Amino acid sequence: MVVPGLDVEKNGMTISPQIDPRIQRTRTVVLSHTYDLLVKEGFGGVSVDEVSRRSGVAKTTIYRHWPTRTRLLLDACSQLGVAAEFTSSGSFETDIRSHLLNVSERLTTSGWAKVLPSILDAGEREPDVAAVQKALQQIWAGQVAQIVEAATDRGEIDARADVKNAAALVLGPLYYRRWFSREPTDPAFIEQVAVAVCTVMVAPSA
Amino acid sequence: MVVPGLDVEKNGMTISPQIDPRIQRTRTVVLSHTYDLLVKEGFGGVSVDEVSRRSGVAKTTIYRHWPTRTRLLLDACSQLGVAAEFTSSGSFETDIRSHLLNVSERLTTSGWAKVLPSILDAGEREPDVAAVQKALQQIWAGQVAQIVEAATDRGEIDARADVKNAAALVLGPLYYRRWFSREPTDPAFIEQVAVAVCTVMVAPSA
DNA sequence: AGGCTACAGTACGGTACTGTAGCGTTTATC
DNA sequence: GATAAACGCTACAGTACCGTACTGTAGCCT
Repeated sequence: MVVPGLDVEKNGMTISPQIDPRIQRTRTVVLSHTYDLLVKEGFGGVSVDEVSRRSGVAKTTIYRHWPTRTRLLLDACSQLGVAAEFTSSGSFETDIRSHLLNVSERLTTSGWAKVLPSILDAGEREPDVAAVQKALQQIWAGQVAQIVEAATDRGEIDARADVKNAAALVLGPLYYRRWFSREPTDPAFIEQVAVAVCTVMVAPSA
Repeated sequence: MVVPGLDVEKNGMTISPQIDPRIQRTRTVVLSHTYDLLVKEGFGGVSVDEVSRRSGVAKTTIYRHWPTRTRLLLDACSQLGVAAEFTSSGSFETDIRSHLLNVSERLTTSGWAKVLPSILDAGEREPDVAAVQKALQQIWAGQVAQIVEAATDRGEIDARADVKNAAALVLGPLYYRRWFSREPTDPAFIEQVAVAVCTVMVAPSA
């Protein structure tokens, strides 16, 4: 978002003064309610009118901050990706297992799990949405990549294994369960996925 | 669909006379155009008005055949699942490989690949849609199950392997590539998925 | 031939949404 | 305290959609 009149030219250098608290408040309140509605109704179910009703912020004010409905939604979507800190346990297998559990739980609890199909859908037709989805996707795939990289540094990874496919092998089955077959993930399933991933990725040394 | 006045009570037994060709025509034409629009615009992008415009069938006529927009869409969705004939090659590994290739190609070419996210999205909120999605899902998972069953009969499958998870391991990575990471599937990727599935499922006999 | 049925066309009522215009009011900020 | 910016409110134009009522026409079936 570009807020005109915020950056001020002064003495030859642009300084950013304190943001007007009214602007600050409007932006956070509107984005927060947009996010809630997004989770509840999906990408196509969010209207500016409804956001205005729920947030108590006038529709005209919303349009003063975001030029169009889509831009507001994209802004709200950007807050979905939360990059978590990663520290390896020292074992690829352990890292994968814990990551599988981690993702599996977030798939059942977190809000974005409900929204994502609508984002995928919109991304099939609107390039802007596809771009945001791609950014989010890279965050999540990046977490898997971190695990693989750490293991590669330790020499755990099979040289023949294609690292770029790891994310698909790890996340694919989980996503499948959540959105396609709609079955809950039990520990036995997680275990089988972990075994499948490790047999493909880990070097057959010791 | 129930078409009132079609089944006739006669001599104590219900007979189904020839279907009025006008009805036949309307149903096929409307469903066909609904399907096209569905593929192009997604579940949420189909309006009865637009179907009427494209098909040349009056909107009132459409409402005579389908009581509501959703029912029309569900009817059109039901035509997505095409059960193919399956004959095993005699080897689990070969069957899996060819199925992976088969699905992978249909994911890039066929129409339903574009529609599915919108169906998933609608299914998150509307139970009717979720039911149709589940039916389609079971068809596709069933194809994997057939492969596993044939291999089980030949004693190829590891007794410890959980057969119910096979579909997730096979289809999950492919779906991930198509809808989440939007990367094309290359042969090397297919191969890696095949290896992962087989090492988990196949009995370590020979 | 005649009746019945499906159909086309038009016109609605009602709702919801996007985005804009104008005007008065509050509230930071200097 | 003054000024300018941000805000709320109402109203509006324009569009699109769902689902229905009504009138007249074309086509099927016996």
